[in-house]
Amino acid sequence: MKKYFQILKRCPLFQRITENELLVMLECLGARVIPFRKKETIIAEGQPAKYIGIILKGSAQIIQVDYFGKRSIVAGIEVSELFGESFACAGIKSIPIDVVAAEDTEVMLIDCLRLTHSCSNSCVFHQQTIYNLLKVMATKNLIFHQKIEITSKRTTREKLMTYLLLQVKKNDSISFEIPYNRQELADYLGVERSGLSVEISKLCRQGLIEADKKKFKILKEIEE
Amino acid sequence: MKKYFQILKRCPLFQRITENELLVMLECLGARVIPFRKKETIIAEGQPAKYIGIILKGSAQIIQVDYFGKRSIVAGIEVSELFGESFACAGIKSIPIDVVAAEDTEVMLIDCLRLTHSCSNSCVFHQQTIYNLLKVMATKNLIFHQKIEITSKRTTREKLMTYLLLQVKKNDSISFEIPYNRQELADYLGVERSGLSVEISKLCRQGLIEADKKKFKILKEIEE
DNA sequence: AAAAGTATGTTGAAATTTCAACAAATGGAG
DNA sequence: CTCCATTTGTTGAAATTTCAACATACTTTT
Repeated sequence: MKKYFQILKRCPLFQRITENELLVMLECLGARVIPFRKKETIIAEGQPAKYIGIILKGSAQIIQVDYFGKRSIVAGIEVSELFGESFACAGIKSIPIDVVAAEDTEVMLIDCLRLTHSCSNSCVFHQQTIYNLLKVMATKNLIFHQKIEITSKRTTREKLMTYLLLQVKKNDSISFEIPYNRQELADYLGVERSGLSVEISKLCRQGLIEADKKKFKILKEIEE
Repeated sequence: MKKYFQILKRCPLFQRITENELLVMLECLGARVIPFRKKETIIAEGQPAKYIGIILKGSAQIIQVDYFGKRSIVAGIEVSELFGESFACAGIKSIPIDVVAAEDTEVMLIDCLRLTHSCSNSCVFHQQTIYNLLKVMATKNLIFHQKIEITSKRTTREKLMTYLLLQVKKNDSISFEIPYNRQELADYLGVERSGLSVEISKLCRQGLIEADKKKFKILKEIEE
Protein backbone atom coordinates (compact mmCIF):
# COMPACT_ATOMS: atom_id res chain seq x y z
CA MET A 1 0.00 0.00 0.00
CA LYS A 2 2.84 2.33 0.84
CA LYS A 3 3.95 2.71 -2.76
CA TYR A 4 0.76 4.59 -3.52
CA PHE A 5 1.23 7.19 -0.81
CA GLN A 6 2.61 9.87 -3.06
CA ILE A 7 -0.44 9.52 -5.27
CA LEU A 8 -2.97 9.29 -2.48
CA LYS A 9 -1.52 12.37 -0.82
CA ARG A 10 -2.56 14.39 -3.89
CA CYS A 11 -6.07 12.95 -3.82
CA PRO A 12 -8.53 15.59 -2.61
CA LEU A 13 -10.14 12.97 -0.39
CA PHE A 14 -7.03 12.63 1.75
CA GLN A 15 -5.93 16.20 2.22
CA ARG A 16 -4.59 16.94 5.70
CA ILE A 17 -4.21 13.27 6.44
CA THR A 18 -0.74 12.07 7.40
CA GLU A 19 0.79 8.91 5.97
CA ASN A 20 0.41 7.05 9.22
CA GLU A 21 -3.21 7.99 9.56
CA LEU A 22 -3.80 7.04 5.95
CA LEU A 23 -2.34 3.59 6.46
CA VAL A 24 -4.59 2.93 9.43
CA MET A 25 -7.61 4.30 7.68
CA LEU A 26 -7.24 2.39 4.43
CA GLU A 27 -7.02 -0.77 6.51
CA CYS A 28 -10.08 0.29 8.47
CA LEU A 29 -11.99 1.03 5.26
CA GLY A 30 -11.06 -2.21 3.58
CA ALA A 31 -9.68 -0.39 0.55
CA ARG A 32 -8.76 -2.68 -2.33
CA VAL A 33 -6.42 -2.06 -5.26
CA ILE A 34 -7.47 -3.62 -8.55
CA PRO A 35 -5.61 -3.59 -11.89
CA PHE A 36 -7.43 -3.16 -15.19
CA ARG A 37 -6.22 -3.58 -18.76
CA LYS A 38 -6.74 -0.87 -21.32
CA LYS A 39 -10.42 -0.69 -22.41
CA GLU A 40 -11.53 -2.94 -19.58
CA THR A 41 -14.65 -1.81 -17.76
CA ILE A 42 -13.98 -0.67 -14.22
CA ILE A 43 -17.59 -0.03 -13.32
CA ALA A 44 -20.41 -1.11 -15.61
CA GLU A 45 -23.73 0.63 -16.04
CA GLY A 46 -26.40 -1.03 -13.95
CA GLN A 47 -24.11 -2.16 -11.15
CA PRO A 48 -24.94 -1.07 -7.62
CA ALA A 49 -23.40 2.29 -6.75
CA LYS A 50 -21.38 1.16 -3.75
CA TYR A 51 -17.85 2.25 -4.40
CA ILE A 52 -15.80 5.38 -4.57
CA GLY A 53 -12.81 4.93 -6.88
CA ILE A 54 -9.40 6.56 -6.99
CA ILE A 55 -7.08 6.21 -9.97
CA LEU A 56 -3.62 5.12 -8.78
CA LYS A 57 -2.05 4.49 -12.16
CA GLY A 58 -3.12 5.16 -15.74
CA SER A 59 -6.40 6.92 -16.49
CA ALA A 60 -10.05 6.24 -17.12
CA GLN A 61 -13.05 7.73 -18.86
CA ILE A 62 -16.61 8.19 -17.72
CA ILE A 63 -18.82 7.17 -20.59
CA GLN A 64 -22.48 7.86 -20.98
CA VAL A 65 -24.77 6.32 -23.53
CA ASP A 66 -27.61 8.61 -24.61
CA TYR A 67 -31.10 7.62 -25.65
CA PHE A 68 -30.08 6.97 -29.20
CA GLY A 69 -27.16 4.81 -28.14
CA LYS A 70 -24.56 7.45 -28.88
CA ARG A 71 -21.61 7.09 -26.50
CA SER A 72 -20.03 10.25 -25.22
CA ILE A 73 -17.13 10.85 -22.88
CA VAL A 74 -18.45 12.79 -19.94
CA ALA A 75 -15.11 13.20 -18.23
CA GLY A 76 -11.57 11.89 -18.09
CA ILE A 77 -10.16 10.81 -14.75
CA GLU A 78 -6.44 11.08 -14.10
CA VAL A 79 -4.10 9.75 -11.47
CA SER A 80 -5.11 10.66 -7.90
CA GLU A 81 -8.57 11.77 -8.97
CA LEU A 82 -11.88 10.47 -7.63
CA PHE A 83 -14.85 8.95 -9.39
CA GLY A 84 -18.24 7.51 -8.50
CA GLU A 85 -18.63 9.50 -5.30
CA SER A 86 -21.86 11.23 -6.32
CA PHE A 87 -23.56 8.01 -7.31
CA ALA A 88 -22.45 6.23 -4.17
CA CYS A 89 -23.37 9.07 -1.79
CA ALA A 90 -26.72 9.78 -3.42
CA GLY A 91 -27.75 6.27 -2.53
CA ILE A 92 -29.06 5.31 -5.96
CA LYS A 93 -29.47 1.62 -6.64
CA SER A 94 -27.62 1.37 -9.92
CA ILE A 95 -24.98 3.37 -11.74
CA PRO A 96 -26.11 5.17 -14.93
CA ILE A 97 -22.64 5.37 -16.52
CA ASP A 98 -19.67 3.22 -17.49
CA VAL A 99 -16.16 3.79 -16.21
CA VAL A 100 -13.59 2.37 -18.62
CA ALA A 101 -9.81 2.15 -18.37
CA ALA A 102 -8.22 4.42 -21.00
CA GLU A 103 -4.91 2.59 -20.58
CA ASP A 104 -3.51 -0.04 -18.25
CA THR A 105 -4.77 1.25 -14.96
CA GLU A 106 -4.81 0.58 -11.24
CA VAL A 107 -7.77 1.64 -9.19
CA MET A 108 -8.43 1.83 -5.47
CA LEU A 109 -12.00 1.02 -4.53
CA ILE A 110 -13.47 2.07 -1.21
CA ASP A 111 -16.87 1.09 0.08
CA CYS A 112 -18.74 4.37 0.39
CA LEU A 113 -20.87 3.32 3.33
CA ARG A 114 -17.80 2.45 5.35
CA LEU A 115 -16.30 5.78 4.42
CA THR A 116 -19.27 7.96 5.25
CA HIS A 117 -20.30 6.21 8.45
CA SER A 118 -17.46 6.69 10.85
CA CYS A 119 -15.82 3.62 12.28
CA SER A 120 -16.25 2.30 15.78
CA ASN A 121 -12.98 3.86 16.90
CA SER A 122 -14.26 7.14 15.43
CA CYS A 123 -10.80 8.34 14.40
CA VAL A 124 -10.32 12.04 13.93
CA PHE A 125 -8.76 11.60 10.51
CA HIS A 126 -11.77 9.65 9.38
CA GLN A 127 -13.75 12.79 10.21
CA GLN A 128 -11.34 14.83 8.13
CA THR A 129 -11.88 12.52 5.20
CA ILE A 130 -15.64 12.92 5.33
CA TYR A 131 -15.16 16.66 5.46
CA ASN A 132 -12.91 16.43 2.41
CA LEU A 133 -15.53 14.44 0.58
CA LEU A 134 -18.09 17.09 1.39
CA LYS A 135 -15.79 19.71 -0.06
CA VAL A 136 -15.12 17.70 -3.21
CA MET A 137 -18.81 17.34 -3.92
CA ALA A 138 -19.59 20.95 -3.10
CA THR A 139 -16.86 22.09 -5.46
CA LYS A 140 -18.12 19.85 -8.25
CA ASN A 141 -21.53 21.28 -7.65
CA LEU A 142 -20.27 24.79 -8.23
CA ILE A 143 -18.44 23.74 -11.37
CA PHE A 144 -21.58 22.10 -12.72
CA HIS A 145 -23.52 25.18 -11.83
CA GLN A 146 -21.20 27.33 -13.86
CA LYS A 147 -21.44 25.03 -16.80
CA ILE A 148 -25.23 25.22 -16.63
CA GLU A 149 -25.05 29.00 -16.47
CA ILE A 150 -23.07 28.87 -19.70
CA THR A 151 -24.98 26.26 -21.67
CA SER A 152 -28.27 27.90 -20.69
CA LYS A 153 -27.40 30.99 -22.71
CA ARG A 154 -28.95 30.97 -26.14
CA THR A 155 -26.29 32.34 -28.48
CA THR A 156 -22.68 31.39 -29.09
CA ARG A 157 -21.61 34.92 -28.27
CA GLU A 158 -23.39 34.93 -24.92
CA LYS A 159 -21.99 31.53 -24.01
CA LEU A 160 -18.50 32.62 -24.89
CA MET A 161 -18.72 35.91 -22.99
CA THR A 162 -20.20 34.22 -19.95
CA TYR A 163 -17.33 31.76 -19.97
CA LEU A 164 -14.67 34.41 -20.46
CA LEU A 165 -16.02 36.68 -17.75
CA LEU A 166 -16.14 33.77 -15.34
CA GLN A 167 -12.45 33.28 -16.08
CA VAL A 168 -11.78 36.94 -15.36
CA LYS A 169 -13.38 36.49 -11.96
CA LYS A 170 -11.62 33.23 -11.30
CA ASN A 171 -8.18 34.57 -12.21
CA ASP A 172 -8.90 37.98 -10.81
CA SER A 173 -7.29 39.40 -13.93
CA ILE A 174 -8.45 40.50 -17.36
CA SER A 175 -5.64 38.46 -18.93
CA PHE A 176 -5.63 34.70 -18.60
CA GLU A 177 -5.01 31.43 -20.34
CA ILE A 178 -7.70 28.82 -20.81
CA PRO A 179 -7.08 25.06 -20.61
CA TYR A 180 -8.87 24.28 -23.89
CA ASN A 181 -8.05 24.52 -27.57
CA ARG A 182 -10.78 25.76 -29.89
CA GLN A 183 -12.44 22.41 -30.45
CA GLU A 184 -12.44 21.62 -26.74
CA LEU A 185 -13.77 25.06 -25.88
CA ALA A 186 -16.54 24.60 -28.44
CA ASP A 187 -17.42 21.23 -26.89
CA TYR A 188 -17.40 22.72 -23.42
CA LEU A 189 -19.65 25.61 -24.44
CA GLY A 190 -21.84 23.28 -26.46
CA VAL A 191 -21.43 25.10 -29.77
CA GLU A 192 -19.95 24.58 -33.21
CA ARG A 193 -16.22 25.13 -33.52
CA SER A 194 -16.52 27.22 -36.67
CA GLY A 195 -19.23 29.37 -35.16
CA LEU A 196 -17.06 29.87 -32.10
CA SER A 197 -14.13 31.03 -34.23
CA VAL A 198 -16.37 33.47 -36.05
CA GLU A 199 -17.54 34.90 -32.76
CA ILE A 200 -14.03 35.23 -31.35
CA SER A 201 -12.91 37.05 -34.49
CA LYS A 202 -15.89 39.34 -34.29
CA LEU A 203 -15.23 40.24 -30.65
CA CYS A 204 -11.60 40.97 -31.54
CA ARG A 205 -12.54 43.16 -34.48
CA GLN A 206 -14.98 45.04 -32.24
CA GLY A 207 -12.12 45.71 -29.85
CA LEU A 208 -13.82 43.99 -26.95
CA ILE A 209 -11.27 41.25 -26.42
CA GLU A 210 -7.85 40.15 -27.55
CA ALA A 211 -7.42 36.48 -28.32
CA ASP A 212 -4.32 34.56 -29.24
CA LYS A 213 -4.76 30.81 -29.12
CA LYS A 214 -5.33 29.98 -25.48
CA LYS A 215 -4.51 33.47 -24.22
CA PHE A 216 -7.33 35.91 -23.78
CA LYS A 217 -7.59 39.48 -22.63
CA ILE A 218 -10.90 41.19 -21.92
CA LEU A 219 -10.81 44.86 -22.86
CA LYS A 220 -14.32 46.07 -22.08
CA GLU A 221 -17.32 44.95 -20.14
CA ILE A 222 -19.50 43.83 -22.99
CA GLU A 223 -22.82 45.59 -23.40
CA GLU A 224 -25.58 43.61 -25.09
CA MET B 1 -37.66 26.01 18.62
CA LYS B 2 -40.17 23.22 19.05
CA LYS B 3 -42.78 24.84 16.85
CA TYR B 4 -40.54 24.23 13.85
CA PHE B 5 -40.15 20.51 14.41
CA GLN B 6 -42.74 19.45 11.88
CA ILE B 7 -40.94 21.50 9.24
CA LEU B 8 -37.44 20.46 10.22
CA LYS B 9 -38.45 16.81 10.19
CA ARG B 10 -39.14 17.13 6.48
CA CYS B 11 -35.80 18.79 5.84
CA PRO B 12 -33.47 16.34 4.07
CA LEU B 13 -30.69 17.41 6.42
CA PHE B 14 -32.47 15.96 9.44
CA GLN B 15 -33.78 12.65 8.15
CA ARG B 16 -33.55 9.83 10.70
CA ILE B 17 -33.05 12.31 13.52
CA THR B 18 -35.54 12.16 16.37
CA GLU B 19 -37.07 15.28 17.89
CA ASN B 20 -35.04 14.94 21.06
CA GLU B 21 -31.83 14.55 19.16
CA LEU B 22 -32.72 17.50 16.98
CA LEU B 23 -33.29 19.74 19.98
CA VAL B 24 -29.89 18.87 21.43
CA MET B 25 -28.17 19.24 18.12
CA LEU B 26 -29.64 22.62 17.18
CA GLU B 27 -28.46 23.88 20.52
CA CYS B 28 -25.04 22.38 19.93
CA LEU B 29 -24.86 23.93 16.46
CA GLY B 30 -25.94 27.36 17.60
CA ALA B 31 -28.76 27.48 15.05
CA ARG B 32 -30.50 30.85 14.79
CA VAL B 33 -33.93 31.68 13.41
CA ILE B 34 -34.22 35.00 11.62
CA PRO B 35 -37.32 36.63 10.09
CA PHE B 36 -37.20 38.48 6.78
CA ARG B 37 -39.75 40.70 5.10
CA LYS B 38 -40.80 40.10 1.52
CA LYS B 39 -38.03 41.15 -0.92
CA GLU B 40 -35.49 41.48 1.88
CA THR B 41 -32.09 40.01 1.11
CA ILE B 42 -31.31 36.93 3.19
CA ILE B 43 -27.80 36.45 1.86
CA ALA B 44 -26.14 39.06 -0.32
CA GLU B 45 -23.63 38.45 -3.05
CA GLY B 46 -20.10 38.98 -1.78
CA GLN B 47 -20.77 37.90 1.80
CA PRO B 48 -18.63 35.10 3.23
CA ALA B 49 -20.11 31.67 2.54
CA LYS B 50 -20.44 30.51 6.12
CA TYR B 51 -24.04 29.49 6.58
CA ILE B 52 -26.38 26.78 5.53
CA GLY B 53 -29.95 28.00 5.49
CA ILE B 54 -33.28 26.26 5.92
CA ILE B 55 -36.58 27.91 5.08
CA LEU B 56 -39.00 27.56 8.02
CA LYS B 57 -41.76 29.78 6.73
CA GLY B 58 -42.46 31.46 3.39
CA SER B 59 -40.14 31.00 0.45
CA ALA B 60 -37.06 32.47 -1.16
CA GLN B 61 -35.36 32.76 -4.51
CA ILE B 62 -31.78 32.28 -5.52
CA ILE B 63 -30.91 35.10 -7.86
CA GLN B 64 -27.93 35.36 -10.10
CA VAL B 65 -26.80 38.43 -11.96
CA ASP B 66 -25.08 37.68 -15.26
CA TYR B 67 -22.29 39.63 -16.89
CA PHE B 68 -24.67 42.03 -18.53
CA GLY B 69 -26.48 42.69 -15.28
CA LYS B 70 -29.49 40.60 -16.19
CA ARG B 71 -31.00 39.04 -13.08
CA SER B 72 -32.29 35.52 -13.36
CA ILE B 73 -33.94 33.23 -10.86
CA VAL B 74 -31.76 30.18 -10.52
CA ALA B 75 -34.05 28.35 -8.15
CA GLY B 76 -36.94 28.75 -5.77
CA ILE B 77 -36.59 27.45 -2.23
CA GLU B 78 -39.65 26.31 -0.34
CA VAL B 79 -40.40 25.48 3.26
CA SER B 80 -38.09 22.83 4.76
CA GLU B 81 -35.62 23.11 1.88
CA LEU B 82 -31.92 23.89 2.15
CA PHE B 83 -29.82 26.57 0.53
CA GLY B 84 -26.22 27.73 0.52
CA GLU B 85 -24.76 24.35 1.40
CA SER B 86 -22.59 24.04 -1.72
CA PHE B 87 -21.04 27.45 -1.24
CA ALA B 88 -20.39 26.87 2.43
CA CYS B 89 -18.96 23.37 2.00
CA ALA B 90 -16.80 24.26 -0.97
CA GLY B 91 -14.99 26.70 1.24
CA ILE B 92 -15.18 29.66 -1.13
CA LYS B 93 -14.60 33.06 0.38
CA SER B 94 -17.62 34.88 -0.93
CA ILE B 95 -21.04 33.95 -2.22
CA PRO B 96 -21.68 34.55 -5.94
CA ILE B 97 -25.50 34.77 -5.66
CA ASP B 98 -28.24 36.59 -3.79
CA VAL B 99 -30.90 34.86 -1.74
CA VAL B 100 -34.02 36.99 -1.45
CA ALA B 101 -37.24 36.44 0.48
CA ALA B 102 -40.11 35.90 -1.97
CA GLU B 103 -42.62 36.60 0.80
CA ASP B 104 -42.46 37.14 4.55
CA THR B 105 -40.09 34.40 5.52
CA GLU B 106 -38.34 32.79 8.46
CA VAL B 107 -34.98 31.20 7.97
CA MET B 108 -32.79 29.00 10.15
CA LEU B 109 -29.09 29.65 9.72
CA ILE B 110 -26.49 27.11 10.77
CA ASP B 111 -22.77 27.67 10.76
CA CYS B 112 -21.47 25.16 8.25
CA LEU B 113 -18.13 24.61 9.98
CA ARG B 114 -19.85 23.64 13.21
CA LEU B 115 -22.07 21.30 11.27
CA THR B 116 -19.38 19.54 9.29
CA HIS B 117 -16.83 19.24 12.07
CA SER B 118 -18.38 17.02 14.66
CA CYS B 119 -18.76 18.39 18.12
CA SER B 120 -16.66 17.48 21.12
CA ASN B 121 -19.32 15.11 22.43
CA SER B 122 -19.30 13.54 18.92
CA CYS B 123 -22.97 12.66 19.02
CA VAL B 124 -24.17 9.86 16.77
CA PHE B 125 -26.97 11.97 15.35
CA HIS B 126 -24.51 14.66 14.39
CA GLN B 127 -22.85 11.96 12.27
CA GLN B 128 -26.19 11.16 10.70
CA THR B 129 -26.65 14.81 9.77
CA ILE B 130 -23.31 14.97 8.03
CA TYR B 131 -24.23 11.84 6.14
CA ASN B 132 -27.52 13.45 5.16
CA LEU B 133 -25.69 16.51 3.92
CA LEU B 134 -23.46 14.30 1.82
CA LYS B 135 -26.53 12.71 0.29
CA VAL B 136 -28.18 16.06 -0.40
CA MET B 137 -25.15 17.31 -2.28
CA ALA B 138 -24.65 14.07 -4.17
CA THR B 139 -28.27 14.15 -5.27
CA LYS B 140 -28.02 17.75 -6.42
CA ASN B 141 -24.94 16.76 -8.32
CA LEU B 142 -26.84 14.12 -10.23
CA ILE B 143 -29.67 16.53 -10.97
CA PHE B 144 -27.21 19.09 -12.29
CA HIS B 145 -25.56 16.41 -14.32
CA GLN B 146 -28.83 15.52 -15.96
CA LYS B 147 -29.55 19.11 -16.74
CA ILE B 148 -26.15 19.43 -18.40
CA GLU B 149 -26.81 16.28 -20.40
CA ILE B 150 -29.96 17.96 -21.68
CA THR B 151 -28.73 21.46 -22.36
CA SER B 152 -25.63 20.09 -24.07
CA LYS B 153 -27.76 18.64 -26.88
CA ARG B 154 -27.88 20.87 -29.89
CA THR B 155 -31.46 20.76 -31.13
CA THR B 156 -34.78 21.33 -29.41
CA ARG B 157 -35.92 17.87 -30.44
CA GLU B 158 -32.89 16.18 -28.91
CA LYS B 159 -33.20 18.18 -25.71
CA LEU B 160 -36.86 17.30 -25.41
CA MET B 161 -36.36 13.60 -26.10
CA THR B 162 -33.45 13.40 -23.68
CA TYR B 163 -35.62 14.96 -21.01
CA LEU B 164 -38.61 12.74 -21.71
CA LEU B 165 -36.58 9.55 -21.75
CA LEU B 166 -34.96 10.49 -18.46
CA GLN B 167 -38.48 10.80 -17.07
CA VAL B 168 -39.34 7.34 -18.39
CA LYS B 169 -36.37 5.96 -16.49
CA LYS B 170 -37.13 7.94 -13.37
CA ASN B 171 -40.78 6.90 -13.27
CA ASP B 172 -40.06 3.45 -14.60
CA SER B 173 -43.08 3.89 -16.85
CA ILE B 174 -43.71 5.18 -20.36
CA SER B 175 -46.56 7.31 -19.01
CA PHE B 176 -45.84 10.13 -16.62
CA GLU B 177 -46.63 13.68 -15.64
CA ILE B 178 -44.05 16.43 -15.64
CA PRO B 179 -43.91 19.26 -13.08
CA TYR B 180 -43.64 22.03 -15.68
CA ASN B 181 -45.99 23.84 -17.97
CA ARG B 182 -44.80 24.61 -21.49
CA GLN B 183 -43.05 27.84 -20.67
CA GLU B 184 -41.31 26.32 -17.67
CA LEU B 185 -40.30 23.26 -19.64
CA ALA B 186 -38.90 25.51 -22.35
CA ASP B 187 -36.91 27.43 -19.74
CA TYR B 188 -35.64 24.22 -18.20
CA LEU B 189 -34.55 22.83 -21.56
CA GLY B 190 -33.14 26.18 -22.56
CA VAL B 191 -35.23 26.60 -25.72
CA GLU B 192 -37.96 28.79 -27.13
CA ARG B 193 -41.50 27.99 -26.01
CA SER B 194 -42.93 28.18 -29.52
CA GLY B 195 -40.19 25.98 -30.91
CA LEU B 196 -40.86 23.49 -28.14
CA SER B 197 -44.56 23.39 -28.98
CA VAL B 198 -43.75 22.80 -32.62
CA GLU B 199 -41.50 19.90 -31.71
CA ILE B 200 -44.05 18.33 -29.38
CA SER B 201 -46.68 18.53 -32.09
CA LYS B 202 -44.31 17.00 -34.60
CA LEU B 203 -43.46 14.07 -32.32
CA CYS B 204 -47.17 13.48 -31.75
CA ARG B 205 -47.97 13.55 -35.46
CA GLN B 206 -45.13 11.12 -36.07
CA GLY B 207 -46.72 8.78 -33.55
CA LEU B 208 -43.68 8.73 -31.31
CA ILE B 209 -45.29 10.25 -28.24
CA GLU B 210 -48.65 11.31 -26.88
CA ALA B 211 -48.79 14.63 -25.11
CA ASP B 212 -51.64 16.28 -23.26
CA LYS B 213 -50.57 19.26 -21.22
CA LYS B 214 -48.35 17.88 -18.48
CA LYS B 215 -49.09 14.25 -19.25
CA PHE B 216 -46.79 12.42 -21.61
CA LYS B 217 -46.63 8.93 -23.01
CA ILE B 218 -43.65 7.63 -24.96
CA LEU B 219 -44.71 5.21 -27.68
CA LYS B 220 -41.46 4.29 -29.38
CA GLU B 221 -37.78 4.47 -28.73
CA ILE B 222 -36.91 7.36 -31.01
CA GLU B 223 -34.41 6.67 -33.75
CA GLU B 224 -32.43 9.68 -34.92
C1' DA C 1 -72.86 32.25 -18.33
C1' DA C 2 -69.98 35.92 -19.84
C1' DA C 3 -65.69 38.12 -19.43
C1' DA C 4 -60.99 38.32 -18.62
C1' DG C 5 -56.82 36.24 -18.21
C1' DT C 6 -53.58 32.52 -18.96
C1' DA C 7 -51.60 28.66 -21.46
C1' DT C 8 -50.80 26.42 -25.71
C1' DG C 9 -50.32 25.76 -30.65
C1' DT C 10 -49.29 27.77 -35.22
C1' DT C 11 -47.18 30.60 -38.59
C1' DG C 12 -43.78 33.20 -41.42
C1' DA C 13 -39.83 36.18 -41.44
C1' DA C 14 -35.40 37.28 -39.50
C1' DA C 15 -31.47 35.82 -37.11
C1' DT C 16 -28.37 32.29 -35.81
C1' DT C 17 -26.25 27.90 -35.96
C1' DT C 18 -24.68 23.96 -38.17
C1' DC C 19 -22.36 21.71 -41.73
C1' DA C 20 -18.95 20.92 -45.21
C1' DA C 21 -15.21 22.44 -47.45
C1' DC C 22 -11.17 24.82 -47.89
C1' DA C 23 -7.33 28.22 -46.77
C1' DA C 24 -4.00 29.86 -43.62
C1' DA C 25 -1.20 29.36 -39.65
C1' DT C 26 1.26 26.54 -36.41
C1' DG C 27 4.14 22.97 -34.70
C1' DG C 28 6.89 19.00 -34.87
C1' DA C 29 9.75 15.31 -37.07
C1' DG C 30 13.15 14.24 -39.98
C1' DC D 1 14.52 23.93 -43.79
C1' DT D 2 10.96 21.12 -45.69
C1' DC D 3 7.23 18.13 -45.22
C1' DC D 4 3.32 16.47 -42.83
C1' DA D 5 -0.21 16.75 -39.46
C1' DT D 6 -2.93 19.52 -36.66
C1' DT D 7 -5.23 23.61 -35.36
C1' DT D 8 -7.58 27.68 -36.42
C1' DG D 9 -10.12 30.95 -39.30
C1' DT D 10 -13.37 31.78 -43.19
C1' DT D 11 -17.14 31.13 -46.20
C1' DG D 12 -21.73 30.11 -48.19
C1' DA D 13 -25.66 27.09 -48.17
C1' DA D 14 -28.90 24.45 -45.50
C1' DA D 15 -31.14 23.69 -41.28
C1' DT D 16 -32.80 25.33 -37.01
C1' DT D 17 -34.07 28.65 -33.67
C1' DT D 18 -35.86 32.87 -32.26
C1' DC D 19 -39.16 36.38 -32.42
C1' DA D 20 -43.57 38.51 -32.89
C1' DA D 21 -48.11 37.99 -33.74
C1' DC D 22 -52.29 35.78 -33.58
C1' DA D 23 -55.90 31.87 -32.96
C1' DT D 24 -57.66 28.61 -29.94
C1' DA D 25 -58.39 26.22 -25.72
C1' DC D 26 -58.74 26.23 -20.92
C1' DT D 27 -59.38 28.60 -16.08
C1' DT D 28 -60.89 31.72 -13.01
C1' DT D 29 -63.56 35.49 -11.68
C1' DT D 30 -67.54 37.93 -11.42
